[in-house]
Amino acid sequence: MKAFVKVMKALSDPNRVKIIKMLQHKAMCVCEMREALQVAQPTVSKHLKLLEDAGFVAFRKDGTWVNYHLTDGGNSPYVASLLGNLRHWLEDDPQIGNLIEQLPTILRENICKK
Amino acid sequence: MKAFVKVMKALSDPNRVKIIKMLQHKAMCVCEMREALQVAQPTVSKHLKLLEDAGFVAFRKDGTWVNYHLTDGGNSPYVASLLGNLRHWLEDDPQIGNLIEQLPTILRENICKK
DNA sequence: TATATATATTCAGTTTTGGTAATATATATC
DNA sequence: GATATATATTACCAAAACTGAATATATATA
Repeated sequence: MKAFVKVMKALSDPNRVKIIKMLQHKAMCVCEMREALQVAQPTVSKHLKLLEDAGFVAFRKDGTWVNYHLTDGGNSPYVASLLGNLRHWLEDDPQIGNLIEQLPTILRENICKK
Repeated sequence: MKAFVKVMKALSDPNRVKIIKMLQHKAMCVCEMREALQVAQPTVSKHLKLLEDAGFVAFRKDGTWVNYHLTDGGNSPYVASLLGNLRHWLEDDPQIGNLIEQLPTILRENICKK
């Protein structure tokens, strides 16, 4: 029950849903997500920690960058099912549409390290 | 997006999940749920309103009683999918198990109208 | 070693949520 | 109409959640 509620809570915030939808297209670092979502960096880190605890995302470090990616949901049937559904769910949502559209223009080279 | 988040929020509370799992077995009135969950009556009413807004439950009035039942999720693909999954999800959860076990002993005749 | 950058953590402020007591509403019955 | 009962609504409180500023940590590089 606790695990189930944790998974549902993870999907109860628009920014976290947006993160998942973005990661369907490519792995991203924190600063790229920060730029895409237009929120402060700690806000992104916090959401990512929550998504990680629930089992939705994992990361690989690459120097100072931390690249987050979706998991396969292997550790939770709830996550596995929802990640599957989320491949088609919200595909025609306007907010998500705009977000995904601008994704190719958001590159860490242009955002950070200035 | 708003609708999706509303559905996820509806499942983000243990008592609301318990209500759905109970309603899988039989339609119930508010006082029966109140007894099963051991919370105050307004708390149950509030949870039910939230579940109704999200599309999980509906009700039929029968005198002073209001009998709540699960919907078929016809108004929301998210609800339909989750209600389907919830038929098997949490079936072996201890809390849910205890709750369902005691369900046959909870009858409105014995609880209210005293 | 010193500096710069990407990310995580801590802290504080505001909003939302889950809970109950008190009250209002609706229906049945006398 | 008066009374009783089931439910909904309102008002309020404590706990949790979302946010960003400030700070700490980690890694790369000069």
